[in-house]
Amino acid sequence: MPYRRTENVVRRLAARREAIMQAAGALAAEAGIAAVQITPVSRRAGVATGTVYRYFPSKDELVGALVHDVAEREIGAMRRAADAAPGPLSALAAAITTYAARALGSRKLAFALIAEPADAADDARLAFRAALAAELGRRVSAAVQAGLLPGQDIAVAAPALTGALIEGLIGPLAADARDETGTRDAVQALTLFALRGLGVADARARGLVVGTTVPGRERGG
Amino acid sequence: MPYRRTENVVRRLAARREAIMQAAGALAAEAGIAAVQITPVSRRAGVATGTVYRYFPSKDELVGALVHDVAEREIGAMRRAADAAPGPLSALAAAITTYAARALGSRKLAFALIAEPADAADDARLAFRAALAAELGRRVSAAVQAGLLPGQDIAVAAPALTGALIEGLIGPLAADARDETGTRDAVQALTLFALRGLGVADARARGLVVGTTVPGRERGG
DNA sequence: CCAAGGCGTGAACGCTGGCTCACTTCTTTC
DNA sequence: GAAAGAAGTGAGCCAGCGTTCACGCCTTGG
Repeated sequence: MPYRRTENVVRRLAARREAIMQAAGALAAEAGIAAVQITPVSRRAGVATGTVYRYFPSKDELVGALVHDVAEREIGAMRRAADAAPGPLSALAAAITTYAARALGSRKLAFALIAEPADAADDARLAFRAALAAELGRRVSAAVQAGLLPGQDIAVAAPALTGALIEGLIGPLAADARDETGTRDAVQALTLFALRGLGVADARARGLVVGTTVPGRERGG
Repeated sequence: MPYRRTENVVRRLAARREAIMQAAGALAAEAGIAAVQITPVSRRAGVATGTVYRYFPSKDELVGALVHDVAEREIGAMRRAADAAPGPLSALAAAITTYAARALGSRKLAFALIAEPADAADDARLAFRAALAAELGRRVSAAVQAGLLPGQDIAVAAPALTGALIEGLIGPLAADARDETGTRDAVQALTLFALRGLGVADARARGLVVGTTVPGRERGG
């Protein structure tokens, strides 16, 4: 029975697989997920396009493996930092700062995968988000200047607020299919989160967070 | 000089343009931006594909116009609600609740445009986000159960927190190219925002928010 | 050194989807 | 009703990109 993979070959195969994933990661870091295309990846990894398919059954699986790796590494770092903290609250703080520090430090490496790519195609969506952030930022600024909120970096607060609103209610993570009261509760919870984040200590007591009625659509569809 | 557009024709043209944009919006609402393709849009609008190009020079412009419309409408609603409020803080609260209520009420209509589509292709990214949210949610739960945070709906808080972290630092809205101290400040500001949002009244006093050193990369690229 | 068979290759295939254009149809003006 | 030209049409073109496959090379076991 001729040919059985020797230890050396196994290593070489693993190295190639690794090279392919590295190439994919580099491309993602430089130009977003959309830039992870088989031909560029293979060229960058120094192999032929067909070779990629010896290691990954499809492009989706390649990307999946890449994201999985990165996620494991990043979340692992958060977890380690949190577990080393003395209590639940500082664990939370440690997780957050770890995330934040790593996001900024290796932004292009790891986090291109969760952030929107700078794709020309969806400039439009970014414009919407930006407009939202701008509007909210103006309001926050006004409240700060009126002395109703603590001073803060609007360039951080406005996007963070926008992100919380998007992800908290309409993003893919948000649980949908809530009933009527569930909806009201969610809106309240999110509003509370947002206002507290901005520095309102007692939004409820001040009557800022109240029940909301979901308005009907203004335009058909 | 034969043929000059009569008033009636102008109206018909405007109506067609509107029909095309409505069709595009409906498709976006039902299946995400990726589903806004010329052929389906034209079919839905009851015109030929070529006709679409009589009204919009390219698909990107069509999508752009659509998003612009929606953004104007939604942000307009926020602004009106805010302007009707008695003070800056309740203006802010009004803007947020208006956003939230509309997002939930007409989610499929308007906000499919800023949320990620349920595209099968980028399942991977969602997985990352979901893992992040799960990890953070666990930590928040632990802190709540330890009595260190006020009770809250984790299903809202975790995604909101995740969104704030993503958009606040690595999203396309976040100002990049910060210097070293700017980075530290941003991390601090975001951590403060996040912890306050979760209900920590005095994160700074408790020593939870401290200076951070951005760690080096753990893996090349 | 030979047989066996995995591994590497890259040109080519096929599908998808944006866009065009030669042609028809409709509208206005005279 | 005829000329002029705008508006509508949709089959087809073209580019990008994921995927395949027939072939040659290399490694292994005998």
